[in-house]
Amino acid sequence: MPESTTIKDIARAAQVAPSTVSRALHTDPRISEETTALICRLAQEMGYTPSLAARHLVTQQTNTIGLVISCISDPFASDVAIGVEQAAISHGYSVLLISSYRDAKREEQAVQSLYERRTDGIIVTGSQIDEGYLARQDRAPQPIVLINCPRYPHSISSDNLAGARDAVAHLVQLGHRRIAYIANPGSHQANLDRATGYKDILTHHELPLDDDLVVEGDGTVAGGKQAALRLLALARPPTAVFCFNDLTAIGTLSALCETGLRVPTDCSVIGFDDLELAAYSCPPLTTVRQDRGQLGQHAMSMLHRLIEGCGDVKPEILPAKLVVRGTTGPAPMAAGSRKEVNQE
Amino acid sequence: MPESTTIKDIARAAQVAPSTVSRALHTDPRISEETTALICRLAQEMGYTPSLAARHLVTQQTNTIGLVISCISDPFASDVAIGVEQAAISHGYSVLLISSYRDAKREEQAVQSLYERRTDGIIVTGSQIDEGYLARQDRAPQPIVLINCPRYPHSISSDNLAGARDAVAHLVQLGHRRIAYIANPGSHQANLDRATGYKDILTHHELPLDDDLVVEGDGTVAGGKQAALRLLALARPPTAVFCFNDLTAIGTLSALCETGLRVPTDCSVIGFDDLELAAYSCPPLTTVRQDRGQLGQHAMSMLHRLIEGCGDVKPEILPAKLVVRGTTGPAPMAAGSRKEVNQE
DNA sequence: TTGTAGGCGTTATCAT
DNA sequence: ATGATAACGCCTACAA
Repeated sequence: MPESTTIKDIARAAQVAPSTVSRALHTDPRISEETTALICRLAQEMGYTPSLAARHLVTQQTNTIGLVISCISDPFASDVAIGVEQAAISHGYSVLLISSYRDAKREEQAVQSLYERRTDGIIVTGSQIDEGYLARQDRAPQPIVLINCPRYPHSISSDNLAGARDAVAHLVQLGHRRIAYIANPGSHQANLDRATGYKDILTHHELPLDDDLVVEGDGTVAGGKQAALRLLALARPPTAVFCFNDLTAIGTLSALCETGLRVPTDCSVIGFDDLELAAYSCPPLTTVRQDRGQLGQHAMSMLHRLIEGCGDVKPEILPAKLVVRGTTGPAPMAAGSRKEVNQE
Repeated sequence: MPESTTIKDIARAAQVAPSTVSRALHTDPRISEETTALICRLAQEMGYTPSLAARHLVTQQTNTIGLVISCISDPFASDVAIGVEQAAISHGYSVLLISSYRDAKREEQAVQSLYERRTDGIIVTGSQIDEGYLARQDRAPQPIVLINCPRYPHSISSDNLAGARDAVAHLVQLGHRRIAYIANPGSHQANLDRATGYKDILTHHELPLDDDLVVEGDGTVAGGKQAALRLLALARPPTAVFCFNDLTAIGTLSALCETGLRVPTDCSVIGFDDLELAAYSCPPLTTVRQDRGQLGQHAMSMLHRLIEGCGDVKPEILPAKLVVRGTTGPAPMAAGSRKEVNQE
């Protein structure tokens, strides 16, 4: 590969000093119109591309922030990333994206790599480390903002608790008494909160907490389907399923479809996220919307404040809103026992 | 933000020269065990993090490649990205990801930014510029690999033509005679090839090319649904729809569901991509699989060869394979007019 | 085994 | 209006 041209090359060609080239390229008013024009033309012709590394070395800033997401193919994460990027651009930053694949070690590596690149700040979503960042907070020069880790001082989260409560309350109001929950493994606050919301509402309505009705998915469609199939194999299957997220819910829909059960006639389903996809399932998915773009944007502007030195940031919680569509309906009449579920 | 510690700081603390620190940190065998140990310990304690920028400046390589994708939330692109990253890691590279949002200007900016970062090479998928990269190929130091732009010398593509042909042939064999195509706008080779494959098969079977049966989506679920609704509003609607991609197909399924049509009894649907989601629609989607991970991995290893200076790379084409699932079935008996098409 | 010195491409602070 | 020069953090001959 041919060497990149540098300001020195241009300087030589233009018969001026490198510093003059640097100034001209930054349209420094002190440089004469003509020299500036000449230099810009030469830069163009010679295919000059500034080296950010060299520039960064002297300016001590990269105008770049790092974003660590669980997995690029996770629709939740990617929507957050879009929000982050939008806000980043408007604040004059570029964003470096790295996937952690929900693996603590890879997450550490990702953050380390971002440190080495001297990004001005870092945003992490779907962290496996969470409050672990507290420890390195002081010695690390770059501020970190966490998404969905409300106990971290610099964080921005969805109101998972309220969202889950609303979802389950909606099912209770429809007359459901055997409501299952397909959970996500791990002890993320989001997982915890949604599970808590589920239990809260059941106990509030004095419904029994049946352990059989809480199963674990893995946040994917495949995992959701498997979990749902386990639920449907129960002696007394649920009449409604609250899912950790929309992907899980779509898997559940698939399981129901395969089992020959009608939605919502035989079984109601409710998700969490309100992915774009959610509106296009058959029937359209009832779910809890969290504005992922907002999550990302707020994270970015919090980070910006941190970078600028405004130290007075507090954890933020964004609302989550129930969106009722077609997958939730009245609880089926519990005929004598059960099992004549699929008429027709 | 506190200053980062440098090798000089460590050198001072360890009472040695900076170069010794540098060598110790790289576990240079020439440095004594004890000094190395001391220095590593100090580096640890002082929270030393090497500056990649400074290192890059002298080594002239970043061990980083740039990946420009259409949009991070596009499942096709993100799966390609995962493949790229896997291969990148195994070759010792990090990857910098930037979205172009299918906008030529943003794509230019993305590539420019990658140039400025001096990434060792660049991969672009969903390019709006395509062969335009030929022009800058010589003057740019970094090699570029394009995905799905088979006319570019350094490219790797799916066999869109064969895939589309197989899909439509499958429908013809099922007895369909009014087969619609929901296309993607723009003149990408992938779009062109799939449209050509569609027409090829129709003409090969002497079926009329009805302009009404070719409508444009936009590659999203929403766009697919709208396009499908237009198709269904036709005086003589199709009995089968071949969709540009799976997202479009899912939108089509939604449209069909909403219109009260049964799949595949009343109308068959076939997608392209075989996203993970495809297997979980109701019914599961018949589609054409292209291995997106492979696409990414091959792109990365081609780029690696280019970086290493092996100049003898040729465009590669990866196979696309029809996956028959539940959304395709025999053409419905056309009451009145034509029929008896489906033997078997 | 370790120290010295030069340079990577840029910007910034002095001069001129 | 422009030129010299130092410095950013690191690596790497070359010396010692």
